[in-house]
This record gives sequence, structure tokens and C-alpha cells, in this order.
Amino acid sequence: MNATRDRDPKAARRQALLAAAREVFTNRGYHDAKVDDIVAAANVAKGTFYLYFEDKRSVFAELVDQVVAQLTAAIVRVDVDADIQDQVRRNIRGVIGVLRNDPMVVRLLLSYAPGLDPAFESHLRAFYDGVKRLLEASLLEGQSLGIVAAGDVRIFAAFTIGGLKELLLDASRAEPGAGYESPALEEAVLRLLEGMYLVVVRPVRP
Amino acid sequence: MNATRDRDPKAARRQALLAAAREVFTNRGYHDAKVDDIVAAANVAKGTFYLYFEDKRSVFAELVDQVVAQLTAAIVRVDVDADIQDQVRRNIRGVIGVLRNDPMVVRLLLSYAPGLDPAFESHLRAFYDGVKRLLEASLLEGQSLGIVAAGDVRIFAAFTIGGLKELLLDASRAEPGAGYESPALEEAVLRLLEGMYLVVVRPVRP
Amino acid sequence: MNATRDRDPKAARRQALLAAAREVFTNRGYHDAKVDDIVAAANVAKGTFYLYFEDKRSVFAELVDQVVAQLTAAIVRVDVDADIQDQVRRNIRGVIGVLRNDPMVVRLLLSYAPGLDPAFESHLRAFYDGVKRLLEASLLEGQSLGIVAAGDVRIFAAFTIGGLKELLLDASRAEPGAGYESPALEEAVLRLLEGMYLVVVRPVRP
Amino acid sequence: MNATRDRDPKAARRQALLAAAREVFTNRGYHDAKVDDIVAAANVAKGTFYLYFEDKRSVFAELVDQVVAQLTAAIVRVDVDADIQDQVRRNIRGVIGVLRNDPMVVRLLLSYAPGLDPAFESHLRAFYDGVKRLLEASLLEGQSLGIVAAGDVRIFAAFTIGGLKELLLDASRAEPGAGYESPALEEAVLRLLEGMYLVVVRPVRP
DNA sequence: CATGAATGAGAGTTCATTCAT
DNA sequence: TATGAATGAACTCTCATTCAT
Repeated sequence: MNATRDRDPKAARRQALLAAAREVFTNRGYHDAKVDDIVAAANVAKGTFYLYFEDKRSVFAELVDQVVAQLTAAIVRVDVDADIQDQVRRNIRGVIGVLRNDPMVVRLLLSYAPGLDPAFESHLRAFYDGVKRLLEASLLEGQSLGIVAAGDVRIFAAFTIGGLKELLLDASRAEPGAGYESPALEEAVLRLLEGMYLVVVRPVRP
Repeated sequence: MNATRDRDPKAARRQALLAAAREVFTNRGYHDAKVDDIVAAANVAKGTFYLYFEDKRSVFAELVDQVVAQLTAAIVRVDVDADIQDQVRRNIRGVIGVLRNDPMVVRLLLSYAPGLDPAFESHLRAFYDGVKRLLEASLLEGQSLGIVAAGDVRIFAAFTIGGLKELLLDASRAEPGAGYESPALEEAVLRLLEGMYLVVVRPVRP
Repeated sequence: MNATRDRDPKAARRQALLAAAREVFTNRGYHDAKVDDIVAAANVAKGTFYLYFEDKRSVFAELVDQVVAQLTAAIVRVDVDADIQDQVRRNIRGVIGVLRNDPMVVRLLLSYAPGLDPAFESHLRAFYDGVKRLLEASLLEGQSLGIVAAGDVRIFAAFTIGGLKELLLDASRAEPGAGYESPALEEAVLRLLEGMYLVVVRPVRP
Repeated sequence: MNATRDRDPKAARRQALLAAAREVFTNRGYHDAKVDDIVAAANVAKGTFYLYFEDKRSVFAELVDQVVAQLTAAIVRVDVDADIQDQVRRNIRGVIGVLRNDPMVVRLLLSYAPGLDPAFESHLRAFYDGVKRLLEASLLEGQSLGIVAAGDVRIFAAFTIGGLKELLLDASRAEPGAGYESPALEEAVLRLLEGMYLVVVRPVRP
């Protein structure tokens, strides 16, 4: 797993810088994180940073992209011929897993903060919009199949995403043992979604 | 109504600066908003700014406090002896009203951006925590009264707040006529909450 | 003459910075002149520099423009109905006067150095091209009037301009009393031009 | 012809670097030419550059020295017992030939730019001074022989050198066919010099 | 000899804050 | 009280040079 890191020193440096940047961005936020902090955390000289990244913005963008990729991989389209609840639960579990795996990402994604950086904002917005559209499409399909309640899917999607973000942010801040353990969280989210719009009982198939 | 503004020129300046700051923060975000922009929008000299506010951070904090006050005023504790649904609806309407009244506040609150400024972050966090605790307490009480479903109230509260934020952010960005009009929104949110945890006896329809 | 400097403190600062910049650019050249040097020479803080000038390049451009304006004012179009030699001599005297008045300008104009700064180079080139075109046009007209010898006016113009630049650069470096005094210089240049292409004997007027 | 390059790989590298440097300096100017550009053009690693040259400045100095050597070789002392005009013409042709042979040298020499680098400036100045002194000496001798008109030889020399530089710079920028072909240029320059100070007995035309 | 990753001293520029008028 | 010119610390990014491999 660490083959890359061990064998390819260049990739290792890159990883070290990314890790340092993630650390610093997480603790200080984008603007308060200075390139000096990042290189200090990575134990390299300042110039080295610019050997691996175009500029400060681009490291941040790369970190966001990593999370996006993980989330994209974690979400699968629901197959209506299989067990719906199980798939929804799996998606929930996947998303929670990605976000909890490393508390930094939640805060990162929460740094939506309009005006961070015009170029960067569109980057992050694009991701959210993508997820939202994906969810909306799924909900629409679900409605036509009778497994999602009637209602404005945009509202369902926005509420779901916002709720999840906030919930996971709380979870990321909670001490272990505070009842935010993953399986319980999954169950709770599933319940909420069921209450909101999911029609749990599988439609009878002829 | 404009008594303050007309009679007390000092307070008027303060208000003008606050309004200008709100405008600029809304359009540019906290970091990209320069004190120069604010004083330009307020038509005052730069030094004047520092006669009314400690520093840039403190204007922002004050704007947040204003919203907090409005929200606090908009939310009333549910009286279980009166019509529950009606009161919940009124609270929803109040919150939506405050936030939609001026799209800036949503973005403002969304500028949570950890690390904006250590001192400031705690300020904003304190507000959220306050709202969250208020909601949690209400839900707890509701549970004991049987009008809120069983479950972890922290999860209910977090999900509700996050969902509302996201939803209202979408609404603030939507064109008029896109179906995000207030009454419809209220209704939709009420339905969602009902599904999630509210046990509401639907008024009997003739 | 110093009314502006005395009465308008803002203009005075600007002048002080321009003077400091001229000094520093002259002694160190464009690239080696640091903004730090300029503000040190002007006895102001670094930030002050940027209150009066967009950036380093623009001070330099302004200095060049000053010289260009002086030169433009010093050169008058030759009126063929008046004493030609006298007018040519006056132009020579004017140009020499401007350039000698302050040795810095010669070095400044010699800093043509391709690649100084793409944006700046075109600026300086435009000036040279303008002067060259003006001279070419005058020579062409002179040829049609029989007061300029036959030949390629572009070559005449280029040689004249280059020769003058080099000569005045030498003069700017020479100690006083080395024989580069203005009247002698004027006479010598006039002789050179006469030899090169000027037909000195005024055409007989009918 | 390529003996050096073929047999001595070390010298070949050196030549490749010099050629690359000349190319890059020509296109970008001294300051805008980065060592990275040079090694990229030479297809060598960055460190290699420093195996062959002390630093960036010294490559530039060496290039200047090359031109100096070529020019020195191209200029022959005029033998007053032989055909004067012919020898002068040959010298002009030689100088033009060297400079036109490769347009880079003209721009290079024009990059005089005072303040490029204190140490470097004196280098380039020394060359100019050398050429100027050589020309002055020749002119002085010519005057004593009655083939150069009376006048300040420093002025003759400076004007000649500056004129030639400017003229050849123009020529280096002109499209082919614009009338700047070498023989015509030679002839024109000769005419100019004759007019300025050369006392030449025109060959009798039958 | 060759490499090219690493270095780090600086450069230009910004902007929240101060303070003499 | 109001002004706005002045400040200067701080930041991002560059690039000639070094040196371990």
C-alpha cells in the first residue's frame, strides 16, 4: 500500500505535501493556512512546494477532488430490481464512511464559503450540484416506481444533503462513545430518509 | 421608524456602515471584502470605520449577531396546550422569513468556513450551538409529550438545521417563480419534519 | 515653479517618488532597482509607493513618458520657407538640451534592452518608431524640396538616431571640460548631418 | 568542421549550452531568459549548466566575448598605401557580415542596459570602449594622412558606432526584400561615412 | 560527469490599521 | 468627529544555485 511512497520518492514528497496541506487546511482553514505552514509541516523548503503544485489554490483543489472521487466511488445508483433498502443503506454507509474516515473532509467541504476564491468556489459548487442532481434524478426515478413519496425532489435533495453535512460535521466533532458510531448513525439516517420520502415497503412484484 | 437614523447621526453612521458591510460581505465573502470596499459603499472615509468598529472582524460579528437576534425572536417555544402544528408552522415560517427576507444572511451563515478567524469562528459556532440546543430541548420536551417520535434528538436537530440551511440557500439562489415561494416552502418543510419526527394529528378535513 | 510641490502635498509625494525612482533606475537599471530602494530614497514606507503608482513598471513608464514629452516638445517640424539650417540647428540643440539636462534620460532611453518587460518594451519601441517616422517624413519632404540628398531615408533616419544616442551617452559620461559642451556638440552634429545628407545651401528662391 | 564537437564531447556540451543560451537570450533578453530555458533548449539537466559555466552572467559574458572576437577579426587596420576605399568597404562589409550573420548579436549588444549587473556592465562597456578606441585611433591616423576630415574623432567614432548599431538593428528586424540587403547596406554606410568624415577619392569611372 | 530535486533568499504587492491634521 | 495618507508586516511566488545520488 505504501509501495508508491517507499519506492517513488517524488510521489512520496507529493503525498507528504498533500498530507501536510490537508492537516493545515483542516486546522486553520483555507485563508489562514499559509504556504509557510504547509511546508513547515511537510519539513521541506518553501520552493519545494512549488515544484509539486502550481499554487496554493491548486493543492486545495486537489484535496477537494480527492474527496469528491471517494464520494463518487461510494455512491452507487439504486437498482430497483434488487433490495432497495439495502442499497440505500449501503450508500449511506459509504458516504458516512468516506466522511468519517478522516474528519478533515467534512470541514473541508463545509468551507464552501462563497468568496473563498472565485475560481475555487465554482469548483466546489460544481461538485455539490453534481451530487444534488444525481440525487434528484434518483428520487424522480424512485417516484415513478412508487418507492419515493410525491413531492418536490429538489427540496428532498437539498434537505437531505444539507442535513447529512451538518450531521456528519457534528459527528466529526463528537468524542468517541458519544453515540455517533457509524452503525447507529446509518440507522438513524435511514430512518430519517424513510420518514421524509422513502417508501420502505418494497412494491409487490407481479 | 427612522427615528434613530434621523435623530442620532452617530447611530446613523453606524447603521450605514453595517448596511454597507452586509452588502459587501454578501457579494464578496468575508476575506474578499476589503475595508476599502465597505467604506466606499458607505461613503465614509476609511478612518471613520475604525471610529465605529474595533476592526473588520467585529463588524462581521455584529452582523451575525443581528441575524441571531432576528432568528431568536422568530422562534417561539412550542406551547403544548395550543395547536402544535400551527406553532411549528409559525416557527418554520418565522425562520424562513428571516432568512429569505434578505438573502445575505443565508450566505453569511454559510460562510462558516472553519478558520476564518479563530476568535470569529467560536462566535458563529456559539450561535449554531445555541440554536441546536434550543431545538434539542424542544424536541426532548416534545418526546416526553408524545408529539415527537423517539430517537436521538441531537441527530434530529442537526439534520433539521443542516437541511434548512441548504434548502434556503438553494431558495436564495433560485429565480422567482421556480417554486421556492415561501408558503410552498413552509408546507414542504413541515411535511419533511412531520415525516422525520413530528407526530402531528392532521386537522380533520371535512 | 515649486508651487505645486509646496502647496499640494500629494503631488509633492508623487514628485518625490518619481525623483527617487529616476535616481535609482539611473544608478541601478530597471531590474536591479528594487521598490525597496526607491521608497528608501524617497523616505516613505513601501506601501506608500503603491498609493501613487500601480506598480514598478508604471513608474518607469511614466519616467519614459516624461522624456518623450520633453523630446516631442523640443522637436519642431522644419519650415522650408524659413532658414533651414537654423531650424535644424535648433532641433539639434533642443534634443541635446533635453538629453543633457539630466543625464539620466539618456541611460534610460538606452535601457531599450529587449526583454525588459514585454509590455514596457512596446512602450519604448513606440516612441522610437514615432521619432524615426517623423524624421523619415521630414527627410522625404526635404528630398522633394532638394534640401536633402537622395538616398534611403530609413537608413538616414536610423543612422542619425543611433548616432545621436551613442554620442549623447558618451557626452553624458564625460567630465565637464572634455570638449562635449553643448555648443560644440551642436556644431559637430550639424556638420555630421550636413555631410550625411543635408544640402546646406538654401535653394534659390525665384 | 565538427571535429571539436565530434571528438571532444565536453567541448560539444559547452557549445550546445552556448548555442542554447544565445538562442534564449536573443528571444527573451537577459533577465527574462531563465537558466531553465537554456538547459531545456540544450537538452541538458540543470546542474550540468553549472559544470560548464560559473553562473548565468558568465555565459552571457562569453557570448559577448565571442562577438567581440568576431568583430575584432573582421576589422583590419587600414593600410594607407593600398586602396583606402576598398579597405574601408571591406571593414564595413566585415562588420555588417558579423552582425547580420546572426541577428542575435545586434540585439545582444543592444542589451547594453545599464545596470544589468554591475560586473557585467563593465564587461560590455569594455568592449564598446575598445572598439571605439580602435576606431578613434584609426580616424586619428587617417586625419594625419589627410584621408579623414578634421574634427573630433571621439564624436566621429561615437556617432559611427551608434548609427551602425541602430541601422543594423533595423535591418535585423526587416523582412527580406525590404531593401536592407547587405550590398546595398554596405554602399549606403560607405556613403554616410564618406559624407561624415572620409575623404575618399572616387575611383574614376570610364 | 550528469542529474534534477531541493533550497531559501528575496521580490513585488496587498491591506488592516493608525494618526496627524 | 472625520479624514485619508501613511504605514509596514505579511504573503505568495520565483529562480539562481547547490549537492546527494
